[in-house]
Amino acid sequence: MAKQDYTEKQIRTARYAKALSNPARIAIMDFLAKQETCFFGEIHEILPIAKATASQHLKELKEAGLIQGEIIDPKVKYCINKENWKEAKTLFSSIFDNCTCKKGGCCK
Amino acid sequence: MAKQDYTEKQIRTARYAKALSNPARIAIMDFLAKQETCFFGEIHEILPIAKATASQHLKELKEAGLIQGEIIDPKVKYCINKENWKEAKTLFSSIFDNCTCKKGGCCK
DNA sequence: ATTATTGTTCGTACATTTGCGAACAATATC
DNA sequence: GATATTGTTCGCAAATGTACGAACAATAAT
Repeated sequence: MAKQDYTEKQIRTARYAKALSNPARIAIMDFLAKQETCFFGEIHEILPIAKATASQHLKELKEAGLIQGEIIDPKVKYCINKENWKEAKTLFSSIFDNCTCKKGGCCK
Repeated sequence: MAKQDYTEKQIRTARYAKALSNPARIAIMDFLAKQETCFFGEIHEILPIAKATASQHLKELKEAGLIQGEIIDPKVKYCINKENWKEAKTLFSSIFDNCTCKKGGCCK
């Protein structure tokens, strides 16, 4: 069998996984998912890192499409990008549910 | 509010996400989840990378606890670590389901 | 014993990630 | 205009990640 390229789905799944591959970013998504206030200041407050670093993590989540930012007053409000969040959920579900692990193949 | 440390749950979720943050590793899990043959050779065959690299990715998945290896003949058989795979699934479900996105908070 | 098969490990090279403080920009307030 | 508040961006350092070929180990077959 010839070497195959990765599918779009695999690439997108890996991309979302990468966005979530850091405790700070998981904490941010946790926080946003709970719908508490979501200004940068509040997010920064719950993270044990400098604001420069927090801003960087938010930027990565934004670039991955998981969140979006909006300027209000002098503050910045972040929120989950529902559409992509849903896609990520679906992609992960899909990979997890693929595991049949029954017919005595590889899995015991 | 004082800076809080990450929770164990957040750290474990990020750890699993990290293990899945590469297309090659997603492709491997996809392959294993489908219960096809799972000897190193077959896995390597579907990946567009050198065997040294494939071996490395398998090592990372193993260290993350998502798969386990077993030597058979001169071959090596890999399979999903069902217990941890399930934990990963639960952790991801948990973070995704946390999103209420309803009460007109951050999310629109 | 030599040879082939199957994977792992080693050494190397390069790119990316993570984190910080400091500097900066933009708006609001005095 | 000066000052404060809120975040972002810059520049740097250290650590990780990704990929490869070559060398290696272990077993099987000749």
